[in-house]
Amino acid sequence: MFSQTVEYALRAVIHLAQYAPKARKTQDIAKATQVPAAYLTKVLQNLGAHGIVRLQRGVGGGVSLDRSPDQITILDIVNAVDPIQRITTCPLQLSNHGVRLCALHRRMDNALKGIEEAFGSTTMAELLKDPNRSTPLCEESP
Amino acid sequence: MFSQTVEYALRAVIHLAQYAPKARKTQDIAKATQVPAAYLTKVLQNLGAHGIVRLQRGVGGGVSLDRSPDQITILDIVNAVDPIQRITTCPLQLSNHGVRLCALHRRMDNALKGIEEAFGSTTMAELLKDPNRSTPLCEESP
DNA sequence: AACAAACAGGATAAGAATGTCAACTTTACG
DNA sequence: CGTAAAGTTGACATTCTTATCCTGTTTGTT
Repeated sequence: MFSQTVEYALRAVIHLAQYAPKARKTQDIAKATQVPAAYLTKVLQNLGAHGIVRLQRGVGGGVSLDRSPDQITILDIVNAVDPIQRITTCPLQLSNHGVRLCALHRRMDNALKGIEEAFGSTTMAELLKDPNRSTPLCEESP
Repeated sequence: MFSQTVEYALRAVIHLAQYAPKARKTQDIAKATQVPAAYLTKVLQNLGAHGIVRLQRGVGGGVSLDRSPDQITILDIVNAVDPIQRITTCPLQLSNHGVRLCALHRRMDNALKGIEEAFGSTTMAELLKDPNRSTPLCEESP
């Protein structure tokens, strides 16, 4: 349902949020999040192009968040690497479906809207301080 | 977000619901729903294997619903062709995440749960008699 | 300036999803 | 029984996602 790429991107950003505002090397992120390092570089490029992370080359460089963890939602990350495509027009080319969706596609779009709302209302900061759960990505007990 | 295959399957079943309990030929379904005919046969096979539709060979055969339209939900169809995979265990192999998901994956799973609930509570019959919208797949005005 | 650390970017490949095709089997009916 | 209608099946083609690798460029340090 959610692509691998989305999963990887979320892991990477959460990891960075844990270290914010410090930078982390791609290799270290890859190890900590169990994401293939070579592929992670692509994902991070993408996140960089969308203003989620900042990429710094050279010695002492690395990847860091471009905003504070409470200014990055799950939706920001999802939309950066694999945007949620709301259904705004009829997927068939039916003339009278263009404006108002049929019952089916209205409900499908509603489900997408639900995801957008859920993901848009949760920030990285909230994920990290969630009291009832183990810390994302971490082995340590709660 | 939802695969092409899911979209095709939903179109096909809605079309069949409009004609239920009569059978329709695959070619006719393909034309009406604008789905590639050769691929639609695969999708219909799948729906047949999951007890959504009945496939009848030979002269006068075709495809028909295996249950009445009010006994088939969107979720039934989705789960037949491209099942919603709930997140029940930590995607990483973190020992202490197995039982209770971390905040991230709990929220992702919650989004999936929302979709399941929305899709599980809507039947084909309801889609067809939705008063405020144009009929699914049909050119005719409401 | 030289060097090494670290990201940048293109080529490439494996795998899954989507789509096509042709030969085969079942079935109704004259 | 023969024939045409209709689904069945397996092989193949195409496109997208995921993944790898190698070479280049930037940058801090000596």
